[in-house]
Amino acid sequence: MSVGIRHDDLRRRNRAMVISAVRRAGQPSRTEIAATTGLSHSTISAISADLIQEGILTESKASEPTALKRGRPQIGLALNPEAAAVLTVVLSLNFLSVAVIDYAGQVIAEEQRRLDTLVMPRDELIGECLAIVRRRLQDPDLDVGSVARIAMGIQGITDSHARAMLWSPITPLTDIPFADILEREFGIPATMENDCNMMAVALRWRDPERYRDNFIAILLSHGIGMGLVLKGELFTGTHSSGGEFGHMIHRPGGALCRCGRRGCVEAYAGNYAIWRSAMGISEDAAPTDVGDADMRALAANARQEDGPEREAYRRAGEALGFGLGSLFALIDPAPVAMVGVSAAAFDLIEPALREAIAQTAGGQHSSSISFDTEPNELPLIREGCAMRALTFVDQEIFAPGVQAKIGAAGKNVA
Amino acid sequence: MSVGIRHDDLRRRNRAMVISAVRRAGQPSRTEIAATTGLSHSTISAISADLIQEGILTESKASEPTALKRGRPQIGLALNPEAAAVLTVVLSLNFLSVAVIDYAGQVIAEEQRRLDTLVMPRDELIGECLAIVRRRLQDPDLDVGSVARIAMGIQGITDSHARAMLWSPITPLTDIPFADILEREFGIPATMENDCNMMAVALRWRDPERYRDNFIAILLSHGIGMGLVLKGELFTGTHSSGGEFGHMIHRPGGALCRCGRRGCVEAYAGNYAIWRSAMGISEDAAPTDVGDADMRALAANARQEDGPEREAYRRAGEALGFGLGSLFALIDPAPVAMVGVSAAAFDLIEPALREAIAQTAGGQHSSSISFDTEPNELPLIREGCAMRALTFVDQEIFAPGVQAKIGAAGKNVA
DNA sequence: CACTATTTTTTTGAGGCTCGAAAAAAAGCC
DNA sequence: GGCTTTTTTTCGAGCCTCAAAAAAATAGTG
Repeated sequence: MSVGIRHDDLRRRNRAMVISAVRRAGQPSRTEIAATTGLSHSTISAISADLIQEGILTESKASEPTALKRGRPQIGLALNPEAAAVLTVVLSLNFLSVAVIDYAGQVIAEEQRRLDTLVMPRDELIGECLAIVRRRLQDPDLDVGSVARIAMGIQGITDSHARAMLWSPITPLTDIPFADILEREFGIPATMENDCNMMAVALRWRDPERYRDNFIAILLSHGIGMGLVLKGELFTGTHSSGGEFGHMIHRPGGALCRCGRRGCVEAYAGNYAIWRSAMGISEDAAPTDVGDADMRALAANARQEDGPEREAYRRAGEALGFGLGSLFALIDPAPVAMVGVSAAAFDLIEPALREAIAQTAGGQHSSSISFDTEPNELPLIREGCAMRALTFVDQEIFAPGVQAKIGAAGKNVA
Repeated sequence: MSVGIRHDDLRRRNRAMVISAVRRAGQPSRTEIAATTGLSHSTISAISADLIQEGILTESKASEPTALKRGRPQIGLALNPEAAAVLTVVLSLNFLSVAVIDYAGQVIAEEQRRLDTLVMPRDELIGECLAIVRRRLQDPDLDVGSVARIAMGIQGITDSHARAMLWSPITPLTDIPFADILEREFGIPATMENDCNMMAVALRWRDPERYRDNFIAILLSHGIGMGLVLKGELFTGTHSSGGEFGHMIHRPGGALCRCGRRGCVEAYAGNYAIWRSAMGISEDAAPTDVGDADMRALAANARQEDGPEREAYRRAGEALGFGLGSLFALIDPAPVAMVGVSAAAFDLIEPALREAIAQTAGGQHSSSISFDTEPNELPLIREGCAMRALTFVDQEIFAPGVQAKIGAAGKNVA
C-alpha cells in the first residue's frame, strides 16, 4: 500500500528533482530548471541556493562566451565534482576492473586485473574484489571527498534488490551477497547490479534520443543477456534481476544450453552455440568458452563464403528473431541495441533475425524495428554502474528523507 | 521527465489516498486510515471532514454492534453510494452486457444482449453498444447521481492509452476508437480496456492475499490471453495493451494460429487448437469456433479414456508450460490464475504443463508455482471494469488536480 | 449513579513549503 | 547614460501537515 505524502517529503523530492535536472542537462540555468520541472522560479532559486551552500552544486560562471542575448545572462549550474565520489566494480569472465568517479561523472582513477574467475574458490574471488577496492580507496591521490557509494556489476543473475549475485556464468559459485560484503568491509552503501541492466542504463545516458522510455539492450557474447527499459524504468524480475531473454525457449527439447536445460535461445545464439554449430559439433555437446579472437575469425570466414559458419550465424539469427518476436508479443516492439563481440557480426545475424521476427506477432512492425550495435560491452557496464551509483547519491544522500527510511526498512525485510 | 511536486498537489494526493484507503478497507475508522497511510490523525481528520461535507464519504454510525472496547468507539467511514455511478460495457463473442454500478461498488442495474459480432458491420456494432448504454442512462430508476465514467472491456488488443480496440477475435473489424465514440456520444469520460487486464484487476480486488504485487491471469478460451500485474502495477505494452502471451512462439513454423501466423502458443492451447488436435484435423486447418458445451464434452471424453482427446490437452499443457517457462525467464515465477472454459479442464492440462515448465528457466521453482482456476471469465471482466472506472472517479474526479492535467496532456500526445 | 480510565476525534498554534508579484541585478541597445 | 530585456532574488500570502492539547464518547468501578 502506497504511503501518504508528508509535508517534508515535498522539499526532499523537489531537491532531488533539481539535482536530477542538473545531472541530465549539464549546465542548466535556474530558469531552464524551472521550465523542465514545472516549479516556480522562486522555489528553484531557494533550492539551488541551498544546494550551492551545501557544496553540491556550483555556479559555473564562465560557461560559454555569453550567448549575445539581451537581459541578465543566465548563470549555469553544475554538479560540484568534489561533492562526492563513487566507485564501480565490474566483474566479468577472467577480468576485474574498478574505477573511481567524481560527482560530476568523470573517471579519476581506475585499475584492472586479470584473474581466473572460473576456478577461483569463493574466498579468493571475494578477496580479490575487496583487495582491489581497498587499494583504490587508500590511494593518496583520492581527495575528492568521500566515496559515497559502490556499484558492482556482474554478468549473471542478481536478486531484485540488487544485493547479491545469485548465479553467474563466470564462476561455478552461487549466491554471493557482494553488496553486503562490500558494505560490511568498507562501510559504504553498495549494490550488486546485473551487467545487462547497467548496459541499458548507460545507453539511456549516452543517447537519450534513441534510448528513452522503451528499449532493449541485448548482450551477444558467451551468453545472451538482456537489459530492458519499459516506460522509462529499468525492468527487473520479481525476485531476480530478471529479463533472462537468453533462456526463453526457442525449441522445446532442442540444443543443450550452458544453463543445463535444452532449447534456450542462448543454446543457438551464444558464442559457444555459434561455434558448436559452425564446427559441426553435436548440439548435445557441452558448451565451451570461445575466445573473442576466434569469434571474429569465425565471422570473417562466414562473410567470405557460404558454408557452415554462415549457417551457424543464420541459425543464431533465427533463434534471436523468434525470441524477440515472443518478447515483442509481450511488450510491443521497441528499439534494440546489440552489444558484445557477436554484435560485430550482426550483419551475418540480421537477415535471418528479421525473417524470423516477420513470422511473429512483432512482425507487424518488422520494418520499423531498428537495431544498433556496440561491440564493446565493458565500458557500457562501467558507465551504467557509475550512473546508478551517482543517481543514488543524488537521491538518497543529497535529498534524504522518508525515501531513505523506506529503503532502510526494505533492507530489513529483504 | 517527471515533474516537480506543487504545494497544492499535496492535498490532492492525500485526499486520493484517503479515498483509496476507504475503498480498500470497507469501513475503516479515521485512526485506521492514519495508520495505513502514515499521515497524522489531524490530517486525516481534516481531509475526511472535507470528504464527508462534499458527500463523497459518509459516517457509518451503526457499524458493528460495538467491539466491546473501552474508550471512544471508532466511527467507520464508508463510501457514499450516491456520490457517483459508473457504467461498464463488456463486449465478447456474440454477447454484449452493460451494468450500472454505484460509487460503493454495488450493481444497481444491468442489461444483456446476444448479437452476431462476427458478421455485424461496423456501424451496427457501434450502434448496438451505444443503444444499450443509452437505454441504461435513460432508465428513470437511475437516480444515483450522475454516471461519471464508462469502462468498456473487450476481448482483443487495445491501445496502451485504453482508447481504442485495435484488433479483436470477436469481429473482423479493426481500430474502433470506442472510448472516443462513447465520450462523444454521452459526454462521459470512457476507456477501452483489454479483457484479460480487467480479469487481473478483478482478481486483485477479490483476493488481495493471493493476487497482490505479482501475478498472472491467463484466459483459456477460444484464444489465449493474459493479464499481468508486476510490482503492483498492471503491465501493458508500450503501444498496445500488450501481454499477448498466446502469441509467443511455441514452435517456429508450427501449427496455424487464428492470427494467421504459425506456432503461437494459442495454436496449441486455444479451444480451436485443442479441438483440432483431438479430432485429428490437420494443424494447417483454419481455426473454427468451438462452443463451450463441445469443449466440456471433449474434456469429459479426455477424462474417461486415454485417447486423442487426452493427448490434445497434453499438447496444450506443453505449449502453455513452455510459454510460461519463457515468461518466467523474463519476469520470474508468480502465482497464476487460469480463467475461462478450459480452466475447468485444467486437471487435464496441468501435468504436461508442469513437466514443460520444469524444463525451463522457471523450472527452478516449479513446485512453488501455484495455479488457481476460475471457469467463468465474464463476471471477472465486469468486476475489473467496474473497479477501473471507480478508481478513476476516486482519483480524477474526487481528487482532481495536476494528476488530471497530466492525463489530459498525455491524451493530446496520443 | 458519579467518577475514572481509555481511546478516538477535533481543535489549535507553529513551522514549512511553494507561489505570485515585485524588486533587484546584470547585461545589450541606442 | 538611460532604456529595454531577461534572469534571479526577496517578500508576503496562503496552504498544508504536524504535535500537543482539548474534547468527546464509552467501559469499568465502587
